[in-house]
Amino acid sequence: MAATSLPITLHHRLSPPPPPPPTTYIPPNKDRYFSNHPTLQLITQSSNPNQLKQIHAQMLRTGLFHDPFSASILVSAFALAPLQDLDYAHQLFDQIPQPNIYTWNALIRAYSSSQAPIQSLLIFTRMISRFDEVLLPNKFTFPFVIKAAAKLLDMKVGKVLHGMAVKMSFASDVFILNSLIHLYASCGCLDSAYRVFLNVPVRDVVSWNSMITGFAQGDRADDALNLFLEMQGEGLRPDEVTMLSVLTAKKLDLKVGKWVHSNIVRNGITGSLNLNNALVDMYVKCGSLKDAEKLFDKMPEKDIVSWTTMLVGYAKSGNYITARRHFESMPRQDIAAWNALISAYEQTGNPKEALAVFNELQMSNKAKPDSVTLVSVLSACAQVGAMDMGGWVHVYIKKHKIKLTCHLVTSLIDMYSKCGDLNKALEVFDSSGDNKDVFVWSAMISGLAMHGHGRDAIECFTKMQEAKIKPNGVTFTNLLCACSHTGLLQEGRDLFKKMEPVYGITPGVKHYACMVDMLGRAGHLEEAISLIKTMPMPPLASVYGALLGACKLHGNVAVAEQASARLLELEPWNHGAYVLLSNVYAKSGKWDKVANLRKRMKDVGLKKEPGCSSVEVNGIVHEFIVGDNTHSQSKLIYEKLIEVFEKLKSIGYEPNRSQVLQCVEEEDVQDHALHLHSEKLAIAFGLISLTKSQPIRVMKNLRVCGDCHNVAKLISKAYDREILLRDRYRFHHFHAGECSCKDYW
DNA sequence: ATAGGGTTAG
Repeated sequence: MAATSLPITLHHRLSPPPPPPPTTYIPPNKDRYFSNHPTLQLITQSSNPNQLKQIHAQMLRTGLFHDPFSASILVSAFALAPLQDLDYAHQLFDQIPQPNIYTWNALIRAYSSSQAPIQSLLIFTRMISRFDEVLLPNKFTFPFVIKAAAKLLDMKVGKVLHGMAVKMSFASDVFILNSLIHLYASCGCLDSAYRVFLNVPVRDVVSWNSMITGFAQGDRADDALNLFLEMQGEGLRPDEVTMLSVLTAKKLDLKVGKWVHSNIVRNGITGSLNLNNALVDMYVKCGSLKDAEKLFDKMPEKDIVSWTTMLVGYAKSGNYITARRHFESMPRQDIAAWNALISAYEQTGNPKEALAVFNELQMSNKAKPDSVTLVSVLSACAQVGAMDMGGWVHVYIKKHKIKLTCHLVTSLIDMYSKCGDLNKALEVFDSSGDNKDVFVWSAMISGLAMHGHGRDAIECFTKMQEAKIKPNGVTFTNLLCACSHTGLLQEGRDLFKKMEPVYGITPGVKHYACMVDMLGRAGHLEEAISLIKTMPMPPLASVYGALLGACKLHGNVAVAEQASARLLELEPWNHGAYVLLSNVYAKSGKWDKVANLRKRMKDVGLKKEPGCSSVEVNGIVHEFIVGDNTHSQSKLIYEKLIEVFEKLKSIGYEPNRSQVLQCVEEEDVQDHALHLHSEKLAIAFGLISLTKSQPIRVMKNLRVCGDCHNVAKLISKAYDREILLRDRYRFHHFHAGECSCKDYW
C-alpha cells in the first residue's frame, strides 16, 4: 500500500475488530449490522478511485467483502462516483457470489447514464434470465433500463420494458411513467408519450417537464407552450427545468420569448446561470440583440457560454466590430469563441473574412481547431473556391487524426465538388465507410448534379436507398437539379411525382422551382406555366426566375415579360430579372426595349451586382471584377487577352453581341465590355500563371454569359487547356473545344 | 441503500 495514501490502516486500528465472515456468522439483521461499519462510511466519503481500490483490498483482507451489503456499497461507489470506473465496478460485481437487487440496480444504473447504455440492458437481461436464482426487477430497476433504451433510441426494447413494468403492476408508478414519457418522446413518438402522460394518475412537475421537453424538441413548440399554460392552470409551479425546456423550443418569437422571461421572473426562478444563458440565447435567436445585451450586462454570474452566446449574437447580425471587441474582452478565447467568429463570417457570405480569422487562429496558436472549426473553414473554402486551402484542411484532418464525422465528410465532399474536383469528392465519398447519413448522400448527389452528371446522381440515389437511408427534401432538390441540368425530363417528372406518395416528402417551393426550370429548359414552357398555376403555395421569386431563364433560352418574349413582371412584384430590387429580360429582348433584336429597360433600371436606382470571378494560383485566390486593372499583373493580363482574341479571331471567333447586356456594369465601356468580363480576365491570368497540367478553375458569382462560354470553349481548344468554370448555377468543364454542359444551361 | 425531467456556446 502506498505511503502517500489515506491513513486507512490508522483508521482501521481505531475501529472495532472486523466482523467474522458471513459464512460462519450471519447476524439476524445483517444490513443494519454492517451499515455503520467505519470502512463503509469511508467509502461514502471517498471520491478518488485509488482510495476506493485500497478500501477494496482492505475489505478483502478483513472479509468484509463477503458481506453482500458491504460489497454492494463498494460496487456502487465505483459505479457512481464522480470519478467512476465502470470496468472496475463490473469486475467487482462479477466477484460477488449472490448480488442482491440493489447491487444489480447500481450497475444497471451506472451503465444507463454511461457512454455504453447497451451494457445496462445486457446486464438487465442477465439478471432476469438466470437459472439458479430468479431475481425480479423492482420499481427502481425500470427507470434505469428505460433510460438506457431512451439513450439508444430503441423503441422496441422500450415497448418490451413498458409491457414488463405493467405486468409487474408498476403501471401507476410515477417515476416509471415519467421515464416512459421521456423514452417515447426521445424516439419521436410524441403521441405515445402523450398517451402515457395522460395515464399518469398523479402528475408531478417531472411528468410535465418531460412532456414539455418532448414537444419543445420535437418541433411542436405550440403544444409545448400550451402544456406549459395547462400545467400552471392545474396549480403546479414550473421549476428551472420547465423554463429551460420551454426556452429550447424552436420558433419562439420575441413576443413569446419575452412572455416566458416574465414568467420566470413571476415564478421567482431567476438568477440561475443556466437559465440566464438560455434566455440570452433566446434573445439572440429572436434577433433582439438589445434584450440579449441588457440581460447579459446585469447577469450576476457569467461563464464562457454566456460570453460565447453574446459573441454569436453580435457576429451573426453582422456587428463585426462589436463582435471583435467582445471577443477581445472575453475572459479567455477558447476554440468555441473562434468558431463563433469564423462560422458567423462564413454563414453571412463573408468567406474570405472567415478564412482570415482562421489564419489568425493558426498563427496565434491560441486554441486548437476542432471539427466545428474545420466544417466552417471547409464551407468558406467551398464558397471562395479555395481548393488548395480546402485540401490543406483535408490533410490537417488526417494528420491530427480528427474523427471524420458525417458532418466533416459532407463538408469535404461539398468543398471538393464546389471547387471543381469531382473525383476527389467521389474519393472522399467512397472511402467514408458504411455510416453515410442523409447529408453525405445528398452532398454527393449535389456534387454530381452541379457537374452535369445527372445519370450518376440518380444512380447514387438508388444506392442510397439500397443503403436504407431515407431521403429528405434537400436530397430531392439536388436530384431534381441534376435532372434539370442534364435534361433528364422524364426521370425528373417521375421523381417529383413519387415524392409525396412514395417518400412522404411534401414538395416545397424549391422543388417546384426545379421543376419549372427543368420543364422550361426543355422547351415545355406551357407545362411549366400550368405547374406554377397548380402550386399549393404562393410561388417565390425563384419560380419566376426559373421561368424567365427558360424564356431567355427559347427566346419567348411574351412569357418573359409576364414572368419578369411577377418577379419584380415580389423582388423589385432583383437585377437578375432586368438582365434576363434584356437578354431576351436583345436576342430577338428589340434594341429599343433594351435601352428602355436600362433606363428603367437607372430610374429605380438599381445597380447590378458586379460580376466577379476568381482563380486560385498556388494557394492564393485572385479576384477580378469587370474591367479590373488593380491586379499587380494587370498589364500582362491585358496583353495576353489581346493575343488570345487575335488567335481566336483567326479560327473564326465572333463576339456575341446579344450578351452585351448580360452584365450591365460595363455601361461606360460598352464597346470593350465583352472583352473585359471578369471571367475572361481570370482565365487570361490562369493562362499566364498556371502550367498546362493544371486546370484553370474559375469561380464566378453570376451566371456565365454566352460569349464568355463560347470563348472558354475556344481557348480550351486553341491553347489545349482544361478550364473549369463555376457560375451561380452549375459547373462548366471546358475541354478540347467542348463544354460538359453540352450547351444545355 | 437505489429512481424520473433541463446542460443552454460552435
